[in-house]
Amino acid sequence: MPQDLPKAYDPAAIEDHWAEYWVRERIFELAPQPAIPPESSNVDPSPDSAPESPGTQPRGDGALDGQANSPAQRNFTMLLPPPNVTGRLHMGHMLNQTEMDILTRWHRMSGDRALWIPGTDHASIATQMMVERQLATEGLSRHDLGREAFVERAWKWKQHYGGAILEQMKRLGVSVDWSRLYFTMDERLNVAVREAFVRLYEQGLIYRGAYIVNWCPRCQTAISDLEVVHEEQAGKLYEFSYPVEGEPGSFLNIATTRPETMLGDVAVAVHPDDERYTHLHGRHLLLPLSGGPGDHSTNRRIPVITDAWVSRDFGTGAVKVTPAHDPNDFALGKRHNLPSITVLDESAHMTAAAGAYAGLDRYEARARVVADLDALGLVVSIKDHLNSIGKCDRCGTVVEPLLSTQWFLKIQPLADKAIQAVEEGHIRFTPEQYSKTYFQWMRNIYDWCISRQLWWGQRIPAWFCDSCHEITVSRQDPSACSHCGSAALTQEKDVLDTWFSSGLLPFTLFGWPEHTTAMDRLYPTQLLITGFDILFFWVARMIMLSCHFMLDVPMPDGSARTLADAVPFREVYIHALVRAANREKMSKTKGNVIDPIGIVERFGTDAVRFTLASMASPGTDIAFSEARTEGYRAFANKIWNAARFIFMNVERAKEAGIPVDLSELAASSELKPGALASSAESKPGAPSIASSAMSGSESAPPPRLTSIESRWIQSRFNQTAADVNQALKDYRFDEAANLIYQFFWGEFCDWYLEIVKLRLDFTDRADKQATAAALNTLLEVFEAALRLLSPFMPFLTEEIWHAFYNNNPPARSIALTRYPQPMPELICPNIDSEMTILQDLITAVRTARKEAGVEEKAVVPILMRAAADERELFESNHDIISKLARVSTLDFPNTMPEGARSNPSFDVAIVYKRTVDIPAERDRLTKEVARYEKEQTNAQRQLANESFLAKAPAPVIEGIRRRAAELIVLLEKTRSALDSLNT
RNA sequence: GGGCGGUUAGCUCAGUUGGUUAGAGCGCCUGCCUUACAAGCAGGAAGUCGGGGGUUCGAGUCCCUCACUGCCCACCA
Repeated sequence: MPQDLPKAYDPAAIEDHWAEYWVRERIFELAPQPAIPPESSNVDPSPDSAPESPGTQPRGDGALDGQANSPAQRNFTMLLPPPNVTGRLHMGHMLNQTEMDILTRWHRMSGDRALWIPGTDHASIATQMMVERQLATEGLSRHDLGREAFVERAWKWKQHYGGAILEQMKRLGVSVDWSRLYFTMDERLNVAVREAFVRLYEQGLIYRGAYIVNWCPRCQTAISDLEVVHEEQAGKLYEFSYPVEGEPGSFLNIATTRPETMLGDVAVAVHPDDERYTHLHGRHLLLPLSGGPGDHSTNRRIPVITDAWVSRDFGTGAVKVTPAHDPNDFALGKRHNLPSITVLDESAHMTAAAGAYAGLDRYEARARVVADLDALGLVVSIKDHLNSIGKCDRCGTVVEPLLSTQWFLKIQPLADKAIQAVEEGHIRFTPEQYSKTYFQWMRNIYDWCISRQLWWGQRIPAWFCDSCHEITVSRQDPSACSHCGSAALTQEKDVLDTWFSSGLLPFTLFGWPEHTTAMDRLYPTQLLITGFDILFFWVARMIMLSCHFMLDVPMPDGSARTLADAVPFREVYIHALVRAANREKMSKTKGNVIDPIGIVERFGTDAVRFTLASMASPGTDIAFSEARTEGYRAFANKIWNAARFIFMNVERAKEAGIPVDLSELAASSELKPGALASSAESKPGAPSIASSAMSGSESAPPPRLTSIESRWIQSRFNQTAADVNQALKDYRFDEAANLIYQFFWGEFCDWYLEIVKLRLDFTDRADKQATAAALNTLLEVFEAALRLLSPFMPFLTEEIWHAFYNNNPPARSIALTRYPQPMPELICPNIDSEMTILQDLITAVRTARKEAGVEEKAVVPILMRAAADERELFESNHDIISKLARVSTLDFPNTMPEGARSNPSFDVAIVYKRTVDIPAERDRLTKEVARYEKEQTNAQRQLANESFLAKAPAPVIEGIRRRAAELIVLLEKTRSALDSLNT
């Protein structure tokens, strides 16, 4: 082991190397393998029980590394939510990827066939924007290039910039299988997308029609409901008078927030029971300005209609009807067979139908309309009004509801299955509350507008016939109209919504529409981890589309697939939002975006990963804190230095002729897929490593694990391993991280290492076997702890682990070793509580020393009183007490001196000329008495309560009884200590 | 307008099915450069668990209510 590690951990010095190594050595690639026997029938729907897999299938080739394939192995397959090619890594990605990476590494190390598939999304609208922006710098628009050249340009853009985020991911050390990298516009995926479209069309689930859609005047395309972001905005509510036909001087007042659309009015609606307007039923109004501002005689006649949808309380109770520019009005128009007049065009300028206003921008037109109506005396009022305004998710332009012919996916049949899949528990959400959000959305779903008027994307495979005007939808480009046979065909110009293709990924990635062995092996995936922001965009759509299509794909054994196996994944874990330190949402406009790579460069990837993991408690947003990250960088440094300490002692051992053989230890960490429980790790009392390598003592019994600290650290390690495994099963990244942190720092370093220094005696007069035994346990626990930590801090642990094995490790990566599995027989509560008593004593002495003003380095005698068992414990561990509390002698006199500190297990006093601060000490004791008294009162009240005694469980009562007894003693001792101060 | 969260130490957050004395990190105070680590070690102070009511032998935890706060969904012109 190298001794020349730098004193302080420098992540920058090692991370690039390992990041590059993992990719170059293809550490995380899942080997392709032949078809395996059907395993779906016994697949556990949750990955929970995976690490307990009792499989016994040994590997045939004897090699340690590389991911083996064994029928006994469980799958752990996960898709990376494909980032947009336009994307740059942000903290949300990093959280998402950290969580996925921890779980993937954990599953891989637990013997599962772990596969995490990376890819990028073509992001049609976002990418097109980027390319258009680039063109703009050259003074060009996409129309200057034409469609074909533009698409070519977009591909070039993608080649050049689209990989940026992948490089950033590599820097983070994510353990994806890079050999399976995909792009959502890969040819094989394009084929699948087209197949899916055609099938849906043939099934009557895709239709084309003229409806009100959300139109972005800047992007010049329709967008789906989800792509519209609503914002509260201060606006105006205008009230105008429309003259009643044939009744000069008679008006009907209407209210609107969008005056410019009045030019497209085709009716005014009132509630049928609204008595204010009964006299106008069946009458007509003359739409002002419709004949031009100066010519009232040609104003359009529009009817007054009645409809129960109209709210009597809002505005005037009369609503103008503009079917071409409002979804409600559109519905109203349909019900009443009204025409629609489009007065706004695709760039939000007034059309010729707007007469004198043609060509004006929508807001100019609004101002003009209001002014002109005012001039006519038809403006009744203009009031402030808060209204919700829809903006384009991509570019922020105010969306225009526009009547437009688009392609839609009839969603209800798909939603029904998607609801059923979750209701029946085939898919489980964590945190559970998200299933409610999911249901609410699914149950109120609208048809999905899937066409986009863009050039970059998957073009809709539909052709219009110039002769018969019918539509031909086809898997292959048709040469003739399927209705009339004409060859005069024009392909639909629109492309598909990006989410259409990504919604198909869970099965298209495995080769659909072919029925492949990959599909048999890997579908469905086990888990999806994502933020709630794409719950509807992506998660819901994957569920709908996968259930729809996969139901038709037979199971590997040829039987029919049920919904339970048609789902795209079995579990969904929704993670939190990473916010800025002040809890604000990170946004470019606020300028508070934290660049993960910048933070990573400052603190190291591992520290940032650990920060995110430790703060990732389900359902709570993360306020990213640099202070926390600093703390975890310190943690990394702590481990680094623990390694230095250990390596140093291994060197000493060698010099002292105590050879260290790591081969057995290496064997115990071997990853045997599917054979986790059959452990080669050391048994109690028989450390597994180096025992056969004791110098010249081949017949000697192996050194035994008798020291309290060895047994304790083994106990604590195994308890920690058990808890960490459980926490990861529950997606409690925070708990898992905190458990490891507490173990490594609070127990292994703070206590165990300090104690073990006593045992690492390499002098000539030392008991070499004892030293070797201590060293063995030290190495064993440390090596196992590295593996435990490895999914959280892959870089640091990889570096130390290789150094541990002198760069000749038993596997190519620590990620290919076995995750520590708890050995219950090593968890020993008795040792734990003995150690706790020792720790309490040491702390009590330290505190007493501090209060008495004992110099840091001084060694003092202590006097104690304790029951026989404890006395034995203290005496037999005198060396530990001496070292850690700087104690010389330990005596048990008949009477204890004043100023002793009391504990249920012992009284202890230091022998030292007190320079104690009497008032402070009095203060402390007074508080202590008060605390004990309060506790005693509570305990006595409970013990006097018959109802409590009757109903509370026995252990609780017993605990309180015991405590009450302790309190009596403690109170007496503390009071007398206080008295002695007062005299 | 519906729906879902949050409120615990100065700050950021844990606290599992109600159960004995509510925890951690950072910050703060005190003392230490103790040969792995000053990115460290040791000791310490600090919380009426948002307010009120209820259920219970027992409530940070369950119920009701109020206050503040965040988010999602929604076609009220």
